[in-house]
Amino acid sequence: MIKFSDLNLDPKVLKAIIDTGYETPTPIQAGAIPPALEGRDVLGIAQTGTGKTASFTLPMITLLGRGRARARMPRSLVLAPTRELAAQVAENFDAYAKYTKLTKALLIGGTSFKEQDQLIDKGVDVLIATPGRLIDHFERGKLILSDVKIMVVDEADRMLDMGFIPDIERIFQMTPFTRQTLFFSATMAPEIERITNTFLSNPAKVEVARAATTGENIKQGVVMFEASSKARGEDEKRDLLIRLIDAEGDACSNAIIFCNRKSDVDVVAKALKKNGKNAEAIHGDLEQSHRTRTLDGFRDGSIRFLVASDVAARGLDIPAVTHVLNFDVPSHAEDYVHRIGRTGRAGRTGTAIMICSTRDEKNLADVERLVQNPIPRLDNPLSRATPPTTTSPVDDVDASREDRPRRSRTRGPRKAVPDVDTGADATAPVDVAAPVAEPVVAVIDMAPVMAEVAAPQPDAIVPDRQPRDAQQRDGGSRSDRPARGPDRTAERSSPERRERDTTPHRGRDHQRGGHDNVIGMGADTPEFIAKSFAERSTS
DNA sequence: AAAAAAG
Repeated sequence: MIKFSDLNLDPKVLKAIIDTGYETPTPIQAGAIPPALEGRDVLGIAQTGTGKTASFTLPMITLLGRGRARARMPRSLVLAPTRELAAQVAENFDAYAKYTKLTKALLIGGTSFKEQDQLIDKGVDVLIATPGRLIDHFERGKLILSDVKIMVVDEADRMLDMGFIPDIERIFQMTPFTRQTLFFSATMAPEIERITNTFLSNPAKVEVARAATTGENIKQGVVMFEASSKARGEDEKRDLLIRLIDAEGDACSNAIIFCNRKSDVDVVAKALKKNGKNAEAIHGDLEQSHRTRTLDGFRDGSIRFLVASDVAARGLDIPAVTHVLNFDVPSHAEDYVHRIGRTGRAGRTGTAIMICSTRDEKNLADVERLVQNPIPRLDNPLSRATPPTTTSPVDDVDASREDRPRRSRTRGPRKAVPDVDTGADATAPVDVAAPVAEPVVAVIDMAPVMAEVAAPQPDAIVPDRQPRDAQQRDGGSRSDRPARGPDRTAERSSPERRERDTTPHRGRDHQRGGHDNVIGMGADTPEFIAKSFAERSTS
């Protein structure tokens, strides 16, 4: 078993790692750290919960160890899609760099420029930023990126979703092409592939299979919801949510409730509070200080219910929550996986319950296609307790429909789903890992959506297609030069290097299916991964 | 149709 001490990390970094209690690197760390320390570009295909952050912070600190910061010229740069994620990286950096003299600045929106400017002026080794604020600083001429040696792009697929890719390209172009790039994405969408082909040079590719795709340890269920009338719909849906939470009882010790719209986040949080529940809202329209406070409160347990937009769907290192409640079906199917991935982490059990209203049915079908499993239908506690009123002719149609099992209409030929409407235990979510007799849907090309769903052979290490020494012989590539060699700059400016940077079809092995390393976490996920960073540090 | 991020 490989240990951190085998990885050639700076002794000061090792000491900090020991303080956190870690001994063995996670698969993404074991795969990414050695090539990163060699100075190679790294393409990491992994989602959060796999130890991804440390897989770039640890080598970064080690590589930066010797130099020193110069005013306005940071030597490394980490880009994250959301402010919270950037703050989380900064927290990690502080923990692992505590025995070094390295300095950092966190450049995120929603906070004052003044403090950030002062840090930049003084000179920092590491810049951790969201794209917007970084570009803002750059345009004010306060920031020079020509000395960046290492650039990290975290959660690139999320950046893509959020329309940040042009910004990322701009930032790439603001930094020297001689930089070392560590690039992380959960999936390899074509656009991501294009970026990596353009801005990465002969990267070491490290892929980690999804920890829990929609894990067997997550019990899932969906409640079909049809309003008795348009006017009542909103209220009824919130009532339904409260009923579902109450039905879970004490087992639901903390939960994240996801809504698609920020306005719903606010309204739902208010409704839960009114119902006497300890709930707070978090979404992008709230003031940053408020967001931070709320998240901290949820982490330390002083807030029990976090009502959230997708700002909290991915990446956030939140201690395993017992429940995820989807107030809406996410409109991007892959967000479902991210959302429910906030629970049931690393072998713990979790429960994910979703409400699907009539207009969300198409989204539900998309989600089921993506996870390649039907989500068991749960009884709607409201429709059983309160027989639908039939006042107007319009409502009458809806109401009668509400009474009969919706799945016969919505799910067509898919009859193999466990029937949860009949048993006494009907409200208990059913483990979707239970064998299903009939396939849900015909095979549909899921390639662009989620590479790792189809990741081959979890838990297997697939050998490099290209022998390592062959890669290293690849003329003029960075891999054969010492990580901090004296002639590094000259070598990097070679025409060959430049050519590689711009040749579009370089690197066939970038293509999906041609992964260098595919490492599964699967059931072997170490328990500490389920813990938040703070939890780990204190244990 | 909405969320995130720069105001």
